[in-house]
Amino acid sequence: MDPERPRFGFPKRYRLLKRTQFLAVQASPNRFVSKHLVFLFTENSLGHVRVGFTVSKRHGKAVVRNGIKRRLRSAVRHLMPELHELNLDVVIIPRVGTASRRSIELQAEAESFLQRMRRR
RNA sequence: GAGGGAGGGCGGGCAGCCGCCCCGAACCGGGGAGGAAAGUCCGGGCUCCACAGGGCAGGGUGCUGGAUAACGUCCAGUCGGGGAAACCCGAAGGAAAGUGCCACAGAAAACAAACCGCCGGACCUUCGGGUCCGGUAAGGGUGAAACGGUGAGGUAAGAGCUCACCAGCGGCUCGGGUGACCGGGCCGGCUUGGCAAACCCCACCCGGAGCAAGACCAAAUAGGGGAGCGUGACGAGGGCGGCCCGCCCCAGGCUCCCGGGUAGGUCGCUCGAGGCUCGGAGCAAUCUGAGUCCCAGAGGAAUGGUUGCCGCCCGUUCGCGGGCACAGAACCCGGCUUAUACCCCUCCCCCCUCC
RNA sequence: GGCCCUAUCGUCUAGCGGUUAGGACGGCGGCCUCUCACGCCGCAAGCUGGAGUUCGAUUCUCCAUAGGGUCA
Repeated sequence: MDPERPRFGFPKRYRLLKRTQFLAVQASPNRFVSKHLVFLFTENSLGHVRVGFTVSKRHGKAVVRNGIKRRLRSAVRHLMPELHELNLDVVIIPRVGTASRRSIELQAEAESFLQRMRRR
């Protein structure tokens, strides 16, 4: 494992970076749905978690979609100390209405996903 | 003080905590969204493809001069239109090269012609007028638009038929201007509709595609070419031969090499028609000299999340609550167009009041 | 990110600068039938928005908006 454990950081090695990686996660049947977010996930063998976001054009124009991604990223990185040792690839897809939600609300939903995964 | 016109600036500020992307000998330092980054409507650089030259087709532009790498952009002017003015708007060449169109109405929509009329003559007449022939285009009415306008002469009635002035056209000419054009003089025939963002003519410009361009490295799998080794044992195919034997070719196997090329990776990728300061030329657009600075380069895509204070705006039960535009780089530049809260600055016009 | 295309009743579509903007399906009303369907007759409803050219624009030009296609 990494000698320096991440605290609240969210560097590239904890992210999904390729279209094929996203497609692999989306092909799996595992999902968890909260009020504003959909979590798709599949197991990996890396010893840590990887997270990616998919924000479709349905949410609005570029400035709105960027805002959603930034708040999602902030929500996830604040959970990284607990989240990072899950052996999962996760794709988080916002549902309609996410644009008006604050970062702290999205973080709470991600936390409920985290609790669910820990019980598995 | 009220209203209006032209142009420009800004695009909330400071601090704490936690983060992200890129660069650099790297737990530290440096940099990190816009005036529109947007729409993709034009133009250029760059890259690949095509190409002797010229023409045709197709597309674009369209007053003049200038600026520029280039433009459909910009600047300065000309003319036309709007406005009381400041000022604004204009795809603004050619309609006496040709073709076409001009609905409805109207007699007639561009060749000239004549419905109601007006006038003269002949004939008829129930004395109201009618028919025919000829002259005419002043008046009526239609239309978006009707073949110059006003006045006088002239006439049977009229008419550029004649004359004066005006408008317009053509030619010659003088002055000013680089030019578009402007101002003036003389002469002529007397008068010519609109539409070219209809076809078209004329002048000028344009090869095509686009960084998902393109260049390099290069798995796995399939297939191509070549070399070597080996098999050809039953049997099949081809060649030598009429047939057999025999020999050769071919086929399957293994090893190696070569080339194309997919996934993937690297480059292209940011120093540039660059920014800032001070000068110089020019009315200006812009050009130019010196000094100085390095200022995003990702690739499921960073430039943020959160808290506090202050500043505006709205609401307020005076505790506070809510809001702060339009909008997010993707090869790079020059323009155009569109979106944009609050606030600030400069100049100009007109009106009112006061000095 | 680049390059293209389209826009006409609720839907699918015609439309030579002057049209009452035409048709089909659907809708509504009526006739027919014991009733429904079929059939017949009738009605309502439309040019994406803004400028410009023209006497006149759904049509021509420009700008915008909204959809859609295509290239890894």
